[in-house]
Amino acid sequence: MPLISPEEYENLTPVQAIELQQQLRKEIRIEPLLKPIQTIAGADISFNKYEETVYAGIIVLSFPPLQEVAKATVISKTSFPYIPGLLSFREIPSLLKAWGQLEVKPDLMVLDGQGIAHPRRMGIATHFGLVTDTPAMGCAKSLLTGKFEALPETAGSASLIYDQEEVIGAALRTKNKVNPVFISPGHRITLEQSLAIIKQCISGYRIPDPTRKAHLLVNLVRTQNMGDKRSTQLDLF
DNA sequence: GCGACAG
DNA sequence: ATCTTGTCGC
Repeated sequence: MPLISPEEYENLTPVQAIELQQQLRKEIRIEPLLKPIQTIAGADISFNKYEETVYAGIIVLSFPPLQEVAKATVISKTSFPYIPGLLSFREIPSLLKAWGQLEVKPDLMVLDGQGIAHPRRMGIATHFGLVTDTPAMGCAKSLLTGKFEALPETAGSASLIYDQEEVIGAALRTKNKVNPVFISPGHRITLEQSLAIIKQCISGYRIPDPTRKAHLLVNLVRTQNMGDKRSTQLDLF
């Protein structure tokens, strides 16, 4: 609904960003997926510390096979700093550019961060799902807000994340004796469906395939780009 | 006032 | 998030 151009996100102040989150919050729809998904995508950002250049990427996989079917990467700039609770304002602009270049739009997006497991229920997955009107869920490596009961050490076990009395997500052990990942629905999907689907995306690593492949993709683009710059600079001498 | 705090 | 080598454990 909020048709804001990628550039406009950059100029928001933290206070304005929070106001936008409170406005967007009214549009969140945590409801069942309408149909079984055939494709699932991972999205991530990579960057060098202290630099404004960000490398964003989205990779679409077939589901359940998890074979790559499409991908898009973009190199852009960000001036919005990382502020806990406002991550989406830093990462969404570049992700939207990659989204626009995607030849195949996925049935479900998996973002590296929270969905509704957020102080204002507006994690990056929820925000992205809303602005693209696409089912989206969050898969984070650490918790932003909420509490959960300790869960068994065995892979597959999960424990609900609560904010007071409200269930906002689940901690999921994807591998034996390894820290859990934090799953939460973002938009147009339920927590139960998010969990069921992400469990089918685990292939031996802590991080589920969509997010893991997206992370590898953007890191590759970043390091390759670093190598290019270095060689062109050296060529000047 | 103090602690917590996605990437 | 990124910078980094080896190292402890399944």
